[in-house]
Amino acid sequence: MTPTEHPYPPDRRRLPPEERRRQIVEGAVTFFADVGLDGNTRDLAKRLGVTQSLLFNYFASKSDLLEAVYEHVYLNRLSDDWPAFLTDSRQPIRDRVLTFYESYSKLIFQYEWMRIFMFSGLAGAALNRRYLDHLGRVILAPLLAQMQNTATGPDVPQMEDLWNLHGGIVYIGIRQHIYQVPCPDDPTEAITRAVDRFLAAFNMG
Amino acid sequence: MTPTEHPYPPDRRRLPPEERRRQIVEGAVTFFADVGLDGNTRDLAKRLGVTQSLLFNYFASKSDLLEAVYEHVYLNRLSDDWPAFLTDSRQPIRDRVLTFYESYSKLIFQYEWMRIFMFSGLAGAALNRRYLDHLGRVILAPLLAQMQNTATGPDVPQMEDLWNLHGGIVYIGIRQHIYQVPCPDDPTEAITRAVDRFLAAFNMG
DNA sequence: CGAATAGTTGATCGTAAGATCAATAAGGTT
DNA sequence: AACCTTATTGATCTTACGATCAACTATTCG
Repeated sequence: MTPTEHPYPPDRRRLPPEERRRQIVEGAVTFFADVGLDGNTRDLAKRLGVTQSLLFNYFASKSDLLEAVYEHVYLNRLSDDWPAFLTDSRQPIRDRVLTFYESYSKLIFQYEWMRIFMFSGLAGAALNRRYLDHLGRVILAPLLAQMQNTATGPDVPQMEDLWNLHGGIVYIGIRQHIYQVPCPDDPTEAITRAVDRFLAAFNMG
Repeated sequence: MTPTEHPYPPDRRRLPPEERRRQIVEGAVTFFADVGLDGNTRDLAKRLGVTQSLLFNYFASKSDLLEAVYEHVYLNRLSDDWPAFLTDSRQPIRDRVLTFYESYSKLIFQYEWMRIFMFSGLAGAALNRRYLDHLGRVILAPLLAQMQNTATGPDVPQMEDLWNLHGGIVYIGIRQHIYQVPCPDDPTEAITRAVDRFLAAFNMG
């Protein structure tokens, strides 16, 4: 082999800007999820295999880069048709809730999502408040209305009860990715049991 | 008044070491809970109204100071007689669980406790894993054994169910102190309802 | 009151981190 | 193969931060 053709290209330099930018953002997501939002740009550059100064060719400042990281992580955000699905009375409410949390847990029980959400929450970012507000209005509130129609027991669910259901489920992801303690590989069973307990309590089984 | 006697002492300097140390640690607890574990010592000193160099007279390094912060926050740790209380069959299990979570939520639903626990969890501190392991062994496992004896329904609680109950409750504190979104001033009712749902699901009501 | 003790300060050192910019060289074009 | 464009680099500036230490002064004791 000639010295100019590398079978394992040691470092493909000079990428098209779009691609390089994507590579930086994706690397930054994992990096900041690992070390926190004040990880330094030199370590990030080292991990990416580029120079630190290159980062500032694609982002005017570190906080610009962090903006791109947020955007990238929360782009796969809640689909807009969950409200319609959750209030579709043709399906049993149990199926609707289980389908939602099965999908939702797949979405957020990820190292990057969980940790960056927690880091930015602690940093006081408005993002988190907006997100939770949105979740409450778009998911939990419609679900609550449905449940209050469905409930046949003496008691009827309150909004705070739904936050409790939600929190109990999300806590699985917190144990897994924040505290990194042993927890089920697949959260499906735990989620199913939690939902079933909840529905049973209000005679919605 | 003479210039030497200040009616509002502008800055009481030269405290006895013990007292100064306590003052520093207490200030550091709030400070690091606010800004995170890599808040800088100059800002901390400013908040305390002392010089930055003074901090290093009481702690050899910043991480030494953080050790003292951890210790101070987690000193009011779980009492050792919860296991005995939780397994005392003379009281209804509902009362035992409610009493525990009433007390426990008072203990941990505090700005400093919640945030420093989350910060150190994200930093990968062994402290959190040890704490959760301890909680599981000393509180949840005995409780689980009790419940498995008490349950009369077709289904019997699993360890993961207890983590779900626990997580749903802890999530109230997370909403309050990490994300800082609206949530009940007094968590008692939400906790009571969550516990009652849980017990009802296993016919332990 | 004066001296001794020691809590506290201000100046400073070394390094780490964000940011800048002229110089370099990779990849396409002719 | 020579040339041009521009992605990438290496050196560097400035500021911020942890840590050190001699000097200062509040307080105590004789």
